[in-house]
Amino acid sequence: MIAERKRDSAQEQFVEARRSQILDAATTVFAAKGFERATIRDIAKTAGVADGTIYNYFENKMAIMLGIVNRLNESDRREEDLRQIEGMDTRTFTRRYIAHRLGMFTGKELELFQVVIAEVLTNRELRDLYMKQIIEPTFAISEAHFRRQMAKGKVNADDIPLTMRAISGMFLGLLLLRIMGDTYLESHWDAVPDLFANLLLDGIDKTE
Amino acid sequence: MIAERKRDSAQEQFVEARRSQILDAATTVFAAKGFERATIRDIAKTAGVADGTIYNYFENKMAIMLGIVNRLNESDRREEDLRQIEGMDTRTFTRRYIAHRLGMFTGKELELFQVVIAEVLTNRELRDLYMKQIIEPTFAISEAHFRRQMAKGKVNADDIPLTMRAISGMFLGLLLLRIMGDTYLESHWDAVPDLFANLLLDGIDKTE
Amino acid sequence: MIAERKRDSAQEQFVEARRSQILDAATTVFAAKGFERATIRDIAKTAGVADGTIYNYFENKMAIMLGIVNRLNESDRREEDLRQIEGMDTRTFTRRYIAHRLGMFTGKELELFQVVIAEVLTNRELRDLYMKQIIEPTFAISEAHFRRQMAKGKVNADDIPLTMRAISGMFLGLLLLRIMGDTYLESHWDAVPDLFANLLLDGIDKTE
Amino acid sequence: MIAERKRDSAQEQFVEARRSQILDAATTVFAAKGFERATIRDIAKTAGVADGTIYNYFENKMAIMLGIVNRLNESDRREEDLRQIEGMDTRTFTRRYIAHRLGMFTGKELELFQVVIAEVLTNRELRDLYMKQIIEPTFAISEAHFRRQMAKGKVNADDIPLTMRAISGMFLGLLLLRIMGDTYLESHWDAVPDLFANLLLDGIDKTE
DNA sequence: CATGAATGAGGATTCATTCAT
DNA sequence: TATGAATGAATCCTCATTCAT
Repeated sequence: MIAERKRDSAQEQFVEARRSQILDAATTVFAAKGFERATIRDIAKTAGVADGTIYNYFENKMAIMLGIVNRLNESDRREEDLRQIEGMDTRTFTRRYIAHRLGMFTGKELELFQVVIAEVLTNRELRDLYMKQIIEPTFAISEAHFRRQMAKGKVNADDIPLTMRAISGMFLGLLLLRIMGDTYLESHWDAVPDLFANLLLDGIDKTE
Repeated sequence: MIAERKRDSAQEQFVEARRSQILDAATTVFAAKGFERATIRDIAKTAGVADGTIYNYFENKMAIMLGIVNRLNESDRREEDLRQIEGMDTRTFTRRYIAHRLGMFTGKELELFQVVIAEVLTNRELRDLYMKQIIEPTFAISEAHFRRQMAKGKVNADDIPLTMRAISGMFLGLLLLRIMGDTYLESHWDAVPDLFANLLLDGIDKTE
Repeated sequence: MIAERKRDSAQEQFVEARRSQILDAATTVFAAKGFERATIRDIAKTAGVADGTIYNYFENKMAIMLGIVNRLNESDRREEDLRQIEGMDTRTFTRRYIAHRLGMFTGKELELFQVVIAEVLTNRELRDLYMKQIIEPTFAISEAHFRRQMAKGKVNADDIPLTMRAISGMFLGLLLLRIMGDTYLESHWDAVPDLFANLLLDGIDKTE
Repeated sequence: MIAERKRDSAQEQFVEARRSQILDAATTVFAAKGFERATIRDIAKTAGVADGTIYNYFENKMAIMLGIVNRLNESDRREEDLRQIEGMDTRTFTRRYIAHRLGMFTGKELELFQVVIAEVLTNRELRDLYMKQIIEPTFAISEAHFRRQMAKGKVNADDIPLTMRAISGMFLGLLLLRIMGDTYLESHWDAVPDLFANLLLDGIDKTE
C-alpha cells in the first residue's frame, strides 16, 4: 500500500510537472499572441509535446486558460506577506509592500498578468471567475489590514472599500502602462515604490 | 462646381455615416465577444448590412479595430477641457476634471475602452499605435498642465512624468475594475471623483 | 427615316466602339491574369468605365470571353490571303504564307491567342465553339488549297487531313513556345518562316 | 535502428502514397474544370479525404499544381529513351521515338499535359518553372542527340535550336489539337508517328 | 446609358479536437 | 500515455452581378 501510494505520488508529481510544463508554454504563447490567436500546436511545440498530449492534461483550450488563472490564485495573494512587515512604520511598510507586490510581477509573472487581464476583458465566464477567486479575496485581505491600521490611528479614509479600489487601481494601472510598453515607466520602474508610497501616504497618513 | 462640391460633400457624409454605423456595430460586438471571437457576420448583422458591404468601408477586420482606436483619438484628448476649469481652486479643479474624464467613459465609451485595451494587450502593432497616438499625447498634455500648476506653487512632485503615470494609472485601473464588474465600484461610481481628488491632493497639494 | 437610320447607325457605331473598348481591355487583363483570376473590376478599370457598364454590353463574364473568341473569327481566317500568293513558286509561297500568318500573331494578337487557348483548354463549351468556328473552317480552307497544289503536282502527302494537322500543329506549337517565353525563339522569330518552309518542304533527312 | 529506419521508410511511403492519391485526384479535377474553377472540396472528395487533409500534404492549392508539374519532371524526359533506339536507321528511329513520346501522352498523361499547359499559359511563375524544369532540359537533350546524328551525316539543319523548336512545336501542337477534340486526329492517332516521321524527314516538296 | 454601392454565395484555409496506433 | 494524421466546422474575404440614382 505504501508502495502504491508512493507510485501514485510519483505519478501525480509527473502529471503535475507535465501540467506545469504545458501551462508555462501556454503562458508564453498566450502572452505573445493572445488566447485566440495562439494555437494548440503553438503551445504543444513550445512545451515540446505532441498536440494530442495536451488533451491528456486539459479538457480543451479554455481549460488551459483556467489553469493559468488558477496559478495566480496560488501565487498572488498571501496574507503572511502582510504580517511579516506589519510591524514597521507606515511609510516603510507601504514602500516595502508595494515593492514586494510589484516585484511579484516580473518577467513571467508580468506575462501571466497580461494574458489573464486581456482574456478577462473579453470573456465573461473568466471575468467572473477572476473577480471571485482573485480580486475579491485580495480586497478582503487589504480591507482587513487597512482597518487594523486605521484602528491604530495610523491611516484614515472615509470610504475604505473605495479607497482600496483606488489604490489597487493605481497598482493595476501602473502594471498596465508598463505592459503597454511605456518607456519612461520601464526605465524608472525601481522608483515606483517610493513614489507610490509617498503619493499615497501623504494623503492617507495621519501619524505625522 | 458648387453643385459638385455639394454632392461630394453629401457623398462624403454618407460614407462617413456608414463607417460610423459599422464602427458602432463593431464596438458592440467586440465588447461582447472580443476581437477574435467576433465575426464579420456578427458585425454586419448588427450594423444591418451585408457581409461584403463591410469591405467597401474597411480593408479588413483589423482596419475596423484601427477605426475604433482612431475614434478614441478624436474624443479622448482635448486640451481645452483643461483650460476651461483651470482657473478654479485646485481641489475643485481636480474633482471636476476627474469627474469629467470619468464621465467620458460611460456606456458606449466604456465598451470602446474595454475593446481597445483588451486588443492592445494582445497585439503589438495596435499597442504601439495606441501608445503613440493616445497615451503619449495625453501624458504630454497632462505634464504641461502639471508644470504650470507647479510653477504657481499649487502642487508638488519630485518626478513629474512618473507622478503622471501613477495618476493615470489610478484612472485606468479604476476603469478596469469597473469593467471587470466590481459591484462596489459600480454602485459608488459617483463617489469616485471626490475620493480620487482627496486621495490625490492630500498627497500633492502644497497650498494647505 | 434616313435620319433615324443615321442615328441608329451612329448609335450602333458607338455601341460597337464601347464593346471593342471593353474587349480590348478584357484581352489585356485576361492575358495578364487568366480568365478566372481577372475580375470585372480589373477589366472595367482598364477600359476606363464603371463595373456596371460592362453589363450593358455583355451579359456576363463568359460572354466577354466569347466576344474575344468571335474576334478571332473575324480576323483569323481569310481565304483571299491564300489566293493572292498562290501563283508563286511553292517555296516562296510557303515562306510568304507562314510569314504572313505568323505576322498576324504579334503583340495584341498573340495575347488574344494566349487567352483563348488557355481558356479553351479548360472550358468544354468554349472548346467546342472554338473548334467549330475557328479550327475546322481553317482546316477546310487549308485542305482545299493543299488539294489544288497536289493536283498541280507541286506537293505530296498520303493523308492530307493529317498532314494539315501536323503543319498547323507546328504552327500552333511554335506560337505556344513563343508565348511560354522561349528566349531563343523570341530572338530568332524572323528566321522562323524560312526554317518552317524549308523543314516542311524538304525535311531533315540527308541519307536519302 | 533498423526497425526505426523501416518505420521511417514505411511512413515515407505512406506519405508519398497519400500525396500521389491527392495529385491523381487533382489532375482529374483540374483537367475537368481548370485550376481556378476546381475547388479544394472537389479534389478532397475525388481523393476520398477531408478538405483539411489536403493541407497536411500540400501547403496550398498552388503547391498541388506544382506537385503536378514536378510529376512531369519525373516522367517526361529520359535520355535513356533516346539511347536505346539510337542505333537504328534514321527513319525507324524517328518513327519509334515519336511513337514512344506520343505513347507517353495517353489518358492520364494527356490530362496532366492539358492541365499544365492551360495553367502555364496564365501563370507566369508556373510558366517560368515549366520552362526551366521541363522544356529547356528537353531541348538540351534533343539538341545533343541531333548534333550527334548530324555529325554522322544522317540529318541536316542550318539552325539546330530553331529546328528543335519547330519539331517540338509540331509535337506540342498535335497534342493540343488532340486535346481540343479534333476528331480526325483522334481517330487517326495511330497514324501520326509515321506521318510525323515522313514529313519530318522528307518534307512535302515534290517539285525539285 | 453610366455609375458604383450593396449583395451574399462561394472558396481557400485554419485549427480545435478526436482517435487509431 | 504519447503521438500526429484526419477531420470538418467555421471564418475571412472576394467578386460576379444587380439596381437605385
